Amino acid sequence: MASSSSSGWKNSSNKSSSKTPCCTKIGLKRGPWTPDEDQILSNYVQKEGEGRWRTLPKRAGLLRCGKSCRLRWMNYLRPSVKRGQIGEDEEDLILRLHRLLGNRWSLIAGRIPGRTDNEIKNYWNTHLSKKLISQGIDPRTHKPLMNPNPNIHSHEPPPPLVVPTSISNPNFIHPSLDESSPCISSLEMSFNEVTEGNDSHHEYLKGITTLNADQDHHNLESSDGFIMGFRDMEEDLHHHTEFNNDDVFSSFLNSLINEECAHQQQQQQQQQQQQHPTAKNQVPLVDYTTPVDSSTQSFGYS
DNA sequence: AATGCCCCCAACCGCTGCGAG
DNA sequence: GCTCGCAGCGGTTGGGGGCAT
Repeated sequence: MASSSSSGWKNSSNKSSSKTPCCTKIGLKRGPWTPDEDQILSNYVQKEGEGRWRTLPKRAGLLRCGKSCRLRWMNYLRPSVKRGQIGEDEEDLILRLHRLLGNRWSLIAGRIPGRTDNEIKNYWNTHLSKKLISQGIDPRTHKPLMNPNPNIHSHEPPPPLVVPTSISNPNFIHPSLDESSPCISSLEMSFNEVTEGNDSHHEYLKGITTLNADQDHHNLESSDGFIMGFRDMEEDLHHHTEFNNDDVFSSFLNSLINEECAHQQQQQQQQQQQQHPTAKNQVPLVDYTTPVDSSTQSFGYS
């Protein structure tokens, strides 16, 4: 780990003179943390607890700004922080959560024990987004990348794009596109379950189906209309429900993740059987350009 | 061995949301 | 209702290490 001090880090007397970084105060240290600083911070937080970051450096005797201390503790020193490689299961979870939540790293991190938002954000930017792109998937939308062919208005179907499903299922991204999709009903069911007895859920479902009305707008211009829908839902939940809101949203999210996971597995099995009725234990492939029968395909690709 | 390039990730910055006064 | 201060979040940066030439 790079915790040694380095004279080369961003200079506090730097670039934008009009902007005022939080630690411009003379004498405050910036850049990589030293083992000594780590020790001081760690000891102090374990003794006094987290919080009051602004005044913590002074109380602890550190020449750092509060933000820097908080970040160091949260991303590195906290005992619960898990070090090491992100596993396949974690990677899969990140992908699914990102598809549901977008770049809400702290929310995603909150559902992956021991991982920090910074770590997940970095992992996404350096590994997963590239992985998706290499598979012809837009990491922002989780949909197949736009056909670079300038003949965009052609009614010809795009060339076949075959991607292993082990990484993710981009078909899921916009259940809002098809009101008849089982995905909408699973959303509805899931949400009914977690908000039973509360009228507010109708608002969210209305929100989801409203997205259908201008699906093209959301697909092309906003490109994360579905995610925005979720954001609205979450915000509304937090504003209106009489329950423990975090628990409600957490349950809702769990149900979505589980639904998707189950659908993915079911879909893979069906496709395996259709394409290779006798083959077993092969990596399933999905042809995104093939029209999907809604009776057998849960997440219709548009 | 020396040099250049690329990638990773720790740490920074600016912005936003929220609570207190 | 307004202002202020703080905590937290997401986007961005750039040092350093690894790899290729």
